[in-house]
Amino acid sequence: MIRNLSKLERQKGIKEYISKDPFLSDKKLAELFNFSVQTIRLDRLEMGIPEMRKRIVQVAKNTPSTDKVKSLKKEEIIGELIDIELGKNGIAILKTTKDMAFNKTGIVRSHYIFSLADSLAISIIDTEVALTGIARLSYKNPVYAGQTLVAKARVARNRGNKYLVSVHVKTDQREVFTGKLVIFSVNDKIKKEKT
Amino acid sequence: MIRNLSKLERQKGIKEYISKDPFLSDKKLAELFNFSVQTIRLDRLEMGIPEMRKRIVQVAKNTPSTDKVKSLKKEEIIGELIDIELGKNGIAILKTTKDMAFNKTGIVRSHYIFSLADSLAISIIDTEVALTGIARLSYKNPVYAGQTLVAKARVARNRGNKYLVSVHVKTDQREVFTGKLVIFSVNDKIKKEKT
DNA sequence: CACCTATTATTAGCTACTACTAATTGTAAG
DNA sequence: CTTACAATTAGTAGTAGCTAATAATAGGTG
Repeated sequence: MIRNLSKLERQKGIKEYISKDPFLSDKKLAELFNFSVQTIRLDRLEMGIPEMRKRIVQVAKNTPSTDKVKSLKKEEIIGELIDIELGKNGIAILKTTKDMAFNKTGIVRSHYIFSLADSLAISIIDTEVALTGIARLSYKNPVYAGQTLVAKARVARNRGNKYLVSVHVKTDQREVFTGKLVIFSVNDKIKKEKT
Repeated sequence: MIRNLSKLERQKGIKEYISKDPFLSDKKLAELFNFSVQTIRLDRLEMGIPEMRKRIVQVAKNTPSTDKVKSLKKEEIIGELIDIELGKNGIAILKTTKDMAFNKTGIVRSHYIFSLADSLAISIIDTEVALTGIARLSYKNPVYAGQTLVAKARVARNRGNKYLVSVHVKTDQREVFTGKLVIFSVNDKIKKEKT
Protein backbone atom coordinates (compact mmCIF):
# COMPACT_ATOMS: atom_id res chain seq x y z
CA MET A 1 0.00 0.00 0.00
CA ILE A 2 1.69 3.12 -1.21
CA ARG A 3 -1.18 5.59 -1.67
CA ASN A 4 -0.70 9.34 -1.75
CA LEU A 5 1.19 9.22 -5.00
CA SER A 6 0.69 11.51 -7.92
CA LYS A 7 -0.31 9.92 -11.17
CA LEU A 8 3.20 10.30 -12.52
CA GLU A 9 4.82 8.79 -9.47
CA ARG A 10 2.40 5.89 -9.51
CA GLN A 11 3.07 5.18 -13.17
CA LYS A 12 6.79 5.32 -12.54
CA GLY A 13 6.31 2.92 -9.65
CA ILE A 14 4.26 0.52 -11.74
CA LYS A 15 6.95 0.52 -14.39
CA GLU A 16 9.59 -0.28 -11.81
CA TYR A 17 7.59 -3.02 -10.15
CA ILE A 18 6.84 -4.65 -13.48
CA SER A 19 10.42 -4.43 -14.65
CA LYS A 20 11.48 -6.16 -11.45
CA ASP A 21 8.67 -8.70 -11.51
CA PRO A 22 6.91 -9.17 -14.83
CA PHE A 23 4.59 -11.77 -13.28
CA LEU A 24 2.42 -9.15 -11.59
CA SER A 25 -1.19 -9.06 -12.75
CA ASP A 26 -3.24 -5.87 -12.80
CA LYS A 27 -5.12 -7.12 -9.77
CA LYS A 28 -1.96 -7.58 -7.74
CA LEU A 29 -0.64 -4.20 -8.81
CA ALA A 30 -3.96 -2.65 -7.84
CA GLU A 31 -3.60 -4.17 -4.37
CA LEU A 32 0.01 -3.04 -4.09
CA PHE A 33 -0.70 0.56 -5.03
CA ASN A 34 -4.18 0.63 -3.53
CA PHE A 35 -5.79 1.87 -6.71
CA SER A 36 -8.52 0.22 -8.71
CA VAL A 37 -7.73 -2.34 -11.38
CA GLN A 38 -9.09 0.07 -13.99
CA THR A 39 -6.62 2.76 -13.03
CA ILE A 40 -3.74 0.33 -13.28
CA ARG A 41 -4.96 -0.70 -16.71
CA LEU A 42 -5.16 2.89 -17.86
CA ASP A 43 -1.63 3.44 -16.59
CA ARG A 44 -0.37 0.40 -18.43
CA LEU A 45 -2.03 1.54 -21.64
CA GLU A 46 -0.65 5.06 -21.30
CA MET A 47 2.82 3.67 -20.84
CA GLY A 48 2.43 1.04 -23.53
CA ILE A 49 3.15 -1.84 -21.17
CA PRO A 50 1.60 -5.10 -22.38
CA GLU A 51 -0.55 -7.36 -20.23
CA MET A 52 1.01 -9.81 -17.80
CA ARG A 53 0.61 -12.89 -19.99
CA LYS A 54 2.32 -11.21 -22.90
CA ARG A 55 5.13 -10.02 -20.64
CA ILE A 56 5.66 -13.57 -19.43
CA VAL A 57 5.80 -14.80 -23.01
CA GLN A 58 8.40 -12.15 -23.77
CA VAL A 59 10.54 -13.20 -20.85
CA ALA A 60 10.17 -16.85 -21.82
CA LYS A 61 11.13 -16.17 -25.43
CA ASN A 62 14.19 -14.21 -24.34
CA THR A 63 15.51 -17.26 -22.56
CA PRO A 64 18.99 -17.62 -23.90
CA SER A 65 19.39 -21.06 -22.37
CA THR A 66 20.11 -22.59 -25.74
CA ASP A 67 22.31 -19.71 -26.82
CA LYS A 68 25.90 -20.34 -27.64
CA VAL A 69 26.64 -16.67 -27.68
CA LYS A 70 28.86 -15.74 -24.88
CA SER A 71 27.95 -12.40 -23.51
CA LEU A 72 28.12 -10.25 -20.50
CA LYS A 73 25.17 -9.58 -18.31
CA LYS A 74 23.39 -6.32 -17.96
CA GLU A 75 24.15 -4.08 -15.05
CA GLU A 76 23.36 -0.51 -14.29
CA ILE A 77 26.79 0.05 -12.87
CA ILE A 78 29.60 -2.38 -12.45
CA GLY A 79 30.69 -2.49 -8.85
CA GLU A 80 29.14 -0.64 -5.98
CA LEU A 81 28.65 3.07 -6.10
CA ILE A 82 29.67 4.30 -2.67
CA ASP A 83 29.86 8.04 -3.12
CA ILE A 84 28.83 10.45 -5.80
CA GLU A 85 28.62 14.14 -6.51
CA LEU A 86 26.83 14.50 -9.79
CA GLY A 87 28.84 16.36 -12.36
CA LYS A 88 31.93 16.31 -10.19
CA ASN A 89 33.22 13.01 -8.90
CA GLY A 90 32.37 9.57 -7.66
CA ILE A 91 33.76 6.46 -6.06
CA ALA A 92 32.90 2.86 -6.79
CA ILE A 93 34.18 -0.43 -5.43
CA LEU A 94 34.45 -3.80 -7.09
CA LYS A 95 35.39 -6.97 -5.30
CA THR A 96 37.09 -9.14 -7.85
CA THR A 97 36.54 -12.88 -7.96
CA LYS A 98 38.09 -15.88 -9.65
CA ASP A 99 35.31 -15.70 -12.21
CA MET A 100 36.73 -12.44 -13.49
CA ALA A 101 40.25 -13.72 -13.88
CA PHE A 102 42.30 -15.91 -16.16
CA ASN A 103 42.39 -19.38 -14.69
CA LYS A 104 46.05 -19.72 -15.36
CA THR A 105 47.38 -16.67 -13.59
CA GLY A 106 44.49 -15.43 -11.48
CA ILE A 107 44.94 -12.03 -13.08
CA VAL A 108 41.70 -10.15 -13.53
CA ARG A 109 40.72 -9.57 -17.13
CA SER A 110 41.18 -6.02 -18.26
CA HIS A 111 37.63 -5.49 -19.41
CA TYR A 112 36.30 -5.88 -15.88
CA ILE A 113 38.43 -2.98 -14.78
CA PHE A 114 37.38 -0.94 -17.77
CA SER A 115 33.74 -1.75 -17.08
CA LEU A 116 34.11 -0.47 -13.54
CA ALA A 117 35.79 2.72 -14.73
CA ASP A 118 33.46 3.29 -17.66
CA SER A 119 30.22 2.76 -15.80
CA LEU A 120 31.40 4.98 -12.97
CA ALA A 121 32.41 7.71 -15.41
CA ILE A 122 29.01 7.56 -17.05
CA SER A 123 27.11 7.59 -13.80
CA ILE A 124 28.73 10.74 -12.49
CA ILE A 125 27.63 12.71 -15.54
CA ASP A 126 24.51 14.60 -14.50
CA THR A 127 22.38 13.83 -17.52
CA GLU A 128 19.70 11.48 -18.80
CA VAL A 129 21.91 9.57 -21.19
CA ALA A 130 25.68 9.55 -21.50
CA LEU A 131 27.80 7.74 -24.00
CA THR A 132 31.49 7.05 -24.11
CA GLY A 133 33.20 8.59 -27.11
CA ILE A 134 36.95 8.27 -26.74
CA ALA A 135 39.02 6.59 -24.08
CA ARG A 136 42.65 6.22 -23.21
CA LEU A 137 43.36 3.42 -20.83
CA SER A 138 46.50 2.46 -19.06
CA TYR A 139 46.83 -0.71 -17.06
CA LYS A 140 49.61 -0.09 -14.58
CA ASN A 141 49.73 -3.28 -12.58
CA PRO A 142 48.01 -6.63 -12.67
CA VAL A 143 45.03 -7.17 -10.40
CA TYR A 144 44.64 -10.55 -8.76
CA ALA A 145 41.34 -12.25 -8.14
CA GLY A 146 40.13 -11.46 -4.64
CA GLN A 147 41.53 -7.97 -4.52
CA THR A 148 39.12 -5.12 -4.03
CA LEU A 149 39.28 -2.33 -6.53
CA VAL A 150 38.53 1.25 -5.65
CA ALA A 151 37.73 3.48 -8.58
CA LYS A 152 37.74 7.26 -8.30
CA ALA A 153 36.39 9.34 -11.13
CA ARG A 154 36.54 13.08 -11.56
CA VAL A 155 35.16 15.37 -14.22
CA ALA A 156 38.27 17.17 -15.42
CA ARG A 157 36.71 19.33 -18.09
CA ASN A 158 33.27 20.06 -19.42
CA ARG A 159 32.51 21.85 -22.65
CA GLY A 160 28.91 21.71 -23.75
CA ASN A 161 27.82 18.11 -23.88
CA LYS A 162 31.42 16.87 -23.79
CA TYR A 163 32.95 15.74 -20.51
CA LEU A 164 36.48 14.65 -19.88
CA VAL A 165 36.48 12.23 -16.99
CA SER A 166 39.61 10.83 -15.45
CA VAL A 167 39.41 7.61 -13.54
CA HIS A 168 41.97 6.08 -11.21
CA VAL A 169 41.65 2.55 -9.93
CA LYS A 170 43.61 1.39 -6.94
CA THR A 171 43.91 -1.65 -4.78
CA ASP A 172 45.74 -1.30 -1.45
CA GLN A 173 47.35 2.07 -2.21
CA ARG A 174 48.66 0.63 -5.44
CA GLU A 175 47.50 2.16 -8.70
CA VAL A 176 46.42 -0.49 -11.15
CA PHE A 177 44.65 1.49 -13.81
CA THR A 178 44.15 5.02 -15.03
CA GLY A 179 41.91 6.19 -17.80
CA LYS A 180 40.75 9.34 -19.47
CA LEU A 181 37.31 9.06 -20.95
CA VAL A 182 35.47 11.52 -23.11
CA ILE A 183 31.79 11.15 -22.36
CA PHE A 184 29.00 12.81 -24.30
CA SER A 185 25.70 13.66 -22.75
CA VAL A 186 22.90 12.96 -25.15
CA ASN A 187 19.33 14.09 -25.62
CA ASP A 188 17.06 12.30 -28.04
CA LYS A 189 18.91 13.40 -31.14
CA ILE A 190 21.01 10.30 -31.54
CA LYS A 191 17.94 8.16 -31.79
CA LYS A 192 17.07 9.77 -35.08
CA GLU A 193 20.57 9.52 -36.46
CA LYS A 194 20.15 5.77 -36.27
CA THR A 195 19.69 4.32 -39.80
CA MET B 1 -5.47 -52.51 -30.06
CA ILE B 2 -4.68 -50.46 -33.15
CA ARG B 3 -6.59 -47.64 -31.54
CA ASN B 4 -4.58 -48.04 -28.40
CA LEU B 5 -1.32 -47.83 -30.30
CA SER B 6 -2.39 -44.74 -32.16
CA LYS B 7 -3.32 -43.17 -28.87
CA LEU B 8 0.09 -43.91 -27.44
CA GLU B 9 1.82 -42.56 -30.49
CA ARG B 10 -0.29 -39.44 -30.39
CA GLN B 11 0.57 -38.85 -26.74
CA LYS B 12 4.23 -39.36 -27.51
CA GLY B 13 3.91 -36.88 -30.33
CA ILE B 14 2.19 -34.32 -28.13
CA LYS B 15 4.95 -34.63 -25.56
CA GLU B 16 7.60 -34.06 -28.20
CA TYR B 17 5.84 -31.11 -29.77
CA ILE B 18 5.37 -29.45 -26.40
CA SER B 19 8.95 -30.01 -25.34
CA LYS B 20 10.08 -28.36 -28.56
CA ASP B 21 7.55 -25.55 -28.39
CA PRO B 22 5.96 -24.94 -25.00
CA PHE B 23 3.88 -22.12 -26.48
CA LEU B 24 1.38 -24.50 -28.11
CA SER B 25 -2.19 -24.26 -26.85
CA ASP B 26 -4.53 -27.24 -26.75
CA LYS B 27 -6.40 -25.78 -29.70
CA LYS B 28 -3.28 -25.60 -31.84
CA LEU B 29 -2.29 -29.11 -30.84
CA ALA B 30 -5.78 -30.31 -31.73
CA GLU B 31 -5.38 -28.81 -35.18
CA LEU B 32 -1.92 -30.29 -35.58
CA PHE B 33 -2.98 -33.80 -34.64
CA ASN B 34 -6.49 -33.53 -36.09
CA PHE B 35 -8.14 -34.57 -32.84
CA SER B 36 -10.58 -32.67 -30.71
CA VAL B 37 -9.44 -30.25 -28.06
CA GLN B 38 -10.96 -32.51 -25.39
CA THR B 39 -8.85 -35.44 -26.48
CA ILE B 40 -5.70 -33.36 -26.31
CA ARG B 41 -6.68 -32.24 -22.82
CA LEU B 42 -7.22 -35.82 -21.70
CA ASP B 43 -3.83 -36.73 -23.10
CA ARG B 44 -2.18 -33.84 -21.27
CA LEU B 45 -3.85 -34.83 -18.02
CA GLU B 46 -2.85 -38.47 -18.45
CA MET B 47 0.73 -37.42 -19.02
CA GLY B 48 0.72 -34.82 -16.28
CA ILE B 49 1.63 -31.99 -18.64
CA PRO B 50 0.46 -28.61 -17.33
CA GLU B 51 -1.48 -26.12 -19.39
CA MET B 52 0.26 -23.83 -21.84
CA ARG B 53 0.24 -20.74 -19.63
CA LYS B 54 1.87 -22.59 -16.77
CA ARG B 55 4.48 -24.01 -19.12
CA ILE B 56 5.31 -20.52 -20.31
CA VAL B 57 5.68 -19.31 -16.73
CA GLN B 58 8.06 -22.18 -16.02
CA VAL B 59 10.21 -21.26 -18.99
CA ALA B 60 10.14 -17.60 -18.00
CA LYS B 61 11.15 -18.30 -14.42
CA ASN B 62 14.12 -20.31 -15.56
CA THR B 63 15.59 -17.26 -17.19
CA PRO B 64 18.46 -15.71 -15.32
CA SER B 65 17.22 -12.21 -16.09
CA THR B 66 16.18 -11.50 -12.52
CA ASP B 67 19.75 -11.50 -11.28
CA LYS B 68 20.70 -8.62 -9.09
CA VAL B 69 24.36 -9.49 -8.79
CA LYS B 70 26.43 -6.48 -9.56
CA SER B 71 29.16 -8.01 -11.57
CA LEU B 72 29.85 -9.25 -15.00
CA LYS B 73 29.67 -12.89 -15.87
CA LYS B 74 32.81 -14.80 -16.48
CA GLU B 75 33.63 -15.67 -20.03
CA GLU B 76 36.74 -16.86 -21.71
CA ILE B 77 36.06 -14.63 -24.63
CA ILE B 78 33.22 -12.23 -25.21
CA GLY B 79 31.40 -13.00 -28.41
CA GLU B 80 31.98 -15.86 -30.76
CA LEU B 81 35.40 -16.40 -32.23
CA ILE B 82 34.76 -17.26 -35.85
CA ASP B 83 38.19 -17.06 -37.40
CA ILE B 84 41.70 -16.76 -36.05
CA GLU B 85 45.29 -16.80 -37.22
CA LEU B 86 47.41 -16.77 -34.12
CA GLY B 87 49.79 -13.88 -33.97
CA LYS B 88 48.20 -12.21 -36.96
CA ASN B 89 44.49 -11.55 -36.94
CA GLY B 90 41.08 -12.74 -35.85
CA ILE B 91 37.37 -12.14 -36.19
CA ALA B 92 34.71 -12.37 -33.51
CA ILE B 93 31.00 -11.76 -33.56
CA LEU B 94 28.69 -10.56 -30.81
CA LYS B 95 24.93 -10.42 -31.06
CA THR B 96 23.84 -7.59 -28.84
CA THR B 97 20.70 -7.82 -26.73
CA LYS B 98 18.52 -5.49 -24.73
CA ASP B 99 20.34 -6.69 -21.63
CA MET B 100 23.50 -5.02 -22.83
CA ALA B 101 21.87 -1.69 -23.50
CA PHE B 102 20.59 1.32 -21.64
CA ASN B 103 16.87 0.86 -21.13
CA LYS B 104 16.15 4.41 -22.12
CA THR B 105 17.78 4.52 -25.50
CA GLY B 106 18.51 0.93 -26.40
CA ILE B 107 22.11 1.94 -26.99
CA VAL B 108 24.58 -0.78 -26.08
CA ARG B 109 26.89 0.09 -23.18
CA SER B 110 30.39 0.88 -24.25
CA HIS B 111 32.09 -1.69 -22.06
CA TYR B 112 30.45 -4.55 -23.93
CA ILE B 113 32.08 -3.37 -27.11
CA PHE B 114 35.41 -2.92 -25.37
CA SER B 115 35.09 -6.40 -23.88
CA LEU B 116 34.57 -7.87 -27.32
CA ALA B 117 37.55 -5.99 -28.72
CA ASP B 118 39.81 -6.64 -25.74
CA SER B 119 39.15 -10.35 -25.45
CA LEU B 120 39.61 -10.78 -29.18
CA ALA B 121 42.88 -8.86 -29.09
CA ILE B 122 44.15 -11.03 -26.27
CA SER B 123 43.12 -14.27 -27.90
CA ILE B 124 45.01 -13.62 -31.12
CA ILE B 125 48.29 -13.21 -29.28
CA ASP B 126 50.11 -16.49 -29.60
CA THR B 127 51.23 -16.85 -26.03
CA GLU B 128 50.32 -18.46 -22.74
CA VAL B 129 49.22 -15.32 -21.01
CA ALA B 130 48.52 -11.92 -22.43
CA LEU B 131 47.64 -8.74 -20.61
CA THR B 132 46.33 -5.44 -21.81
CA GLY B 133 48.68 -2.55 -21.06
CA ILE B 134 47.49 0.56 -22.83
CA ALA B 135 44.47 1.15 -24.95
CA ARG B 136 43.03 3.94 -27.05
CA LEU B 137 39.40 3.55 -27.81
CA SER B 138 37.16 5.47 -30.09
CA TYR B 139 33.43 4.94 -30.22
CA LYS B 140 32.34 6.14 -33.65
CA ASN B 141 28.63 5.42 -33.68
CA PRO B 142 26.03 4.16 -31.24
CA VAL B 143 25.16 0.49 -31.35
CA TYR B 144 21.54 -0.50 -30.83
CA ALA B 145 20.42 -3.60 -29.02
CA GLY B 146 19.81 -6.37 -31.50
CA GLN B 147 22.56 -5.37 -33.88
CA THR B 148 25.29 -7.87 -34.53
CA LEU B 149 28.84 -6.67 -34.05
CA VAL B 150 31.70 -7.93 -36.11
CA ALA B 151 35.13 -7.32 -34.60
CA LYS B 152 38.30 -7.63 -36.63
CA ALA B 153 41.63 -7.54 -34.88
CA ARG B 154 45.07 -7.39 -36.44
CA VAL B 155 48.54 -7.39 -34.91
CA ALA B 156 50.01 -4.19 -36.26
CA ARG B 157 53.43 -4.37 -34.58
CA ASN B 158 55.33 -6.76 -32.42
CA ARG B 159 58.47 -5.93 -30.51
CA GLY B 160 59.53 -8.50 -27.98
CA ASN B 161 56.68 -9.21 -25.66
CA LYS B 162 54.82 -6.09 -26.74
CA TYR B 163 52.08 -6.31 -29.35
CA LEU B 164 50.15 -3.46 -30.87
CA VAL B 165 46.74 -4.75 -31.88
CA SER B 166 44.23 -2.70 -33.78
CA VAL B 167 40.60 -3.66 -33.58
CA HIS B 168 37.73 -2.46 -35.74
CA VAL B 169 34.14 -3.20 -34.87
CA LYS B 170 31.41 -2.87 -37.44
CA THR B 171 27.72 -3.54 -37.76
CA ASP B 172 26.24 -3.59 -41.26
CA GLN B 173 29.23 -1.98 -43.00
CA ARG B 174 29.13 0.81 -40.45
CA GLU B 175 32.12 1.34 -38.21
CA VAL B 176 31.09 1.72 -34.61
CA PHE B 177 34.35 1.35 -32.75
CA THR B 178 38.07 1.34 -33.30
CA GLY B 179 40.75 0.66 -30.78
CA LYS B 180 44.49 0.31 -30.52
CA LEU B 181 45.55 -1.97 -27.73
CA VAL B 182 49.01 -2.63 -26.48
CA ILE B 183 49.09 -6.22 -25.25
CA PHE B 184 51.96 -7.77 -23.32
CA SER B 185 52.68 -11.42 -23.47
CA VAL B 186 53.75 -12.68 -20.11
CA ASN B 187 55.71 -15.59 -18.74
CA ASP B 188 55.81 -16.22 -15.04
CA LYS B 189 57.65 -13.06 -14.09
CA ILE B 190 54.67 -10.98 -13.27
CA LYS B 191 53.40 -13.54 -10.87
CA LYS B 192 56.37 -12.90 -8.63
CA GLU B 193 55.97 -9.15 -8.75
CA LYS B 194 52.72 -9.68 -6.97
CA THR B 195 53.68 -7.87 -3.73
C1' DC C 1 -26.53 -58.47 -25.42
C1' DA C 2 -24.01 -55.86 -21.88
C1' DC C 3 -19.55 -53.95 -20.99
C1' DC C 4 -15.50 -51.25 -21.97
C1' DT C 5 -12.52 -47.84 -24.14
C1' DA C 6 -11.72 -43.89 -26.87
C1' DT C 7 -13.35 -39.94 -28.49
C1' DT C 8 -16.18 -35.94 -28.76
C1' DA C 9 -19.63 -32.63 -27.03
C1' DT C 10 -21.66 -29.60 -23.69
C1' DT C 11 -21.90 -26.81 -19.80
C1' DA C 12 -20.43 -24.10 -15.87
C1' DG C 13 -16.86 -21.61 -13.86
C1' DC C 14 -12.18 -19.49 -13.60
C1' DT C 15 -8.37 -15.82 -14.56
C1' DA C 16 -6.70 -12.14 -16.80
C1' DC C 17 -7.38 -9.71 -19.71
C1' DT C 18 -9.46 -5.85 -24.11
C1' DA C 19 -12.52 -2.40 -25.29
C1' DC C 20 -15.94 0.30 -24.26
C1' DT C 21 -19.40 3.44 -21.70
C1' DA C 22 -20.89 5.70 -17.76
C1' DA C 23 -20.82 7.44 -13.24
C1' DT C 24 -18.38 9.45 -9.56
C1' DT C 25 -14.81 12.06 -7.21
C1' DG C 26 -11.34 15.65 -6.81
C1' DT C 27 -9.59 19.94 -7.72
C1' DA C 28 -8.67 24.29 -9.52
C1' DA C 29 -10.39 28.54 -11.81
C1' DG C 30 -13.81 31.93 -12.54
C1' DC D 1 -20.25 28.52 -4.78
C1' DT D 2 -20.47 26.67 -9.14
C1' DT D 3 -18.70 25.17 -13.29
C1' DA D 4 -15.30 22.65 -15.94
C1' DC D 5 -12.19 19.18 -16.58
C1' DA D 6 -9.16 15.52 -15.26
C1' DA D 7 -8.69 11.43 -12.68
C1' DT D 8 -10.61 7.62 -10.93
C1' DT D 9 -13.79 3.93 -10.38
C1' DA D 10 -17.59 0.98 -11.85
C1' DG D 11 -19.78 -1.86 -14.87
C1' DT D 12 -20.73 -4.46 -19.20
C1' DA D 13 -19.72 -7.46 -23.10
C1' DG D 14 -16.52 -10.26 -25.14
C1' DT D 15 -12.02 -13.02 -25.57
C1' DA D 16 -8.44 -17.00 -24.87
C1' DG D 17 -7.25 -20.82 -22.62
C1' DC D 18 -7.96 -23.20 -19.52
C1' DT D 19 -10.40 -26.88 -15.17
C1' DA D 20 -13.87 -29.97 -13.95
C1' DA D 21 -17.75 -32.53 -14.46
C1' DT D 22 -21.14 -34.84 -17.06
C1' DA D 23 -23.05 -36.93 -21.03
C1' DA D 24 -23.33 -38.92 -25.64
C1' DT D 25 -21.53 -41.75 -29.37
C1' DA D 26 -18.87 -45.27 -32.05
C1' DG D 27 -16.32 -49.41 -32.02
C1' DG D 28 -14.96 -53.45 -30.51
C1' DT D 29 -14.83 -57.77 -27.14
C1' DG D 30 -16.43 -61.56 -24.04
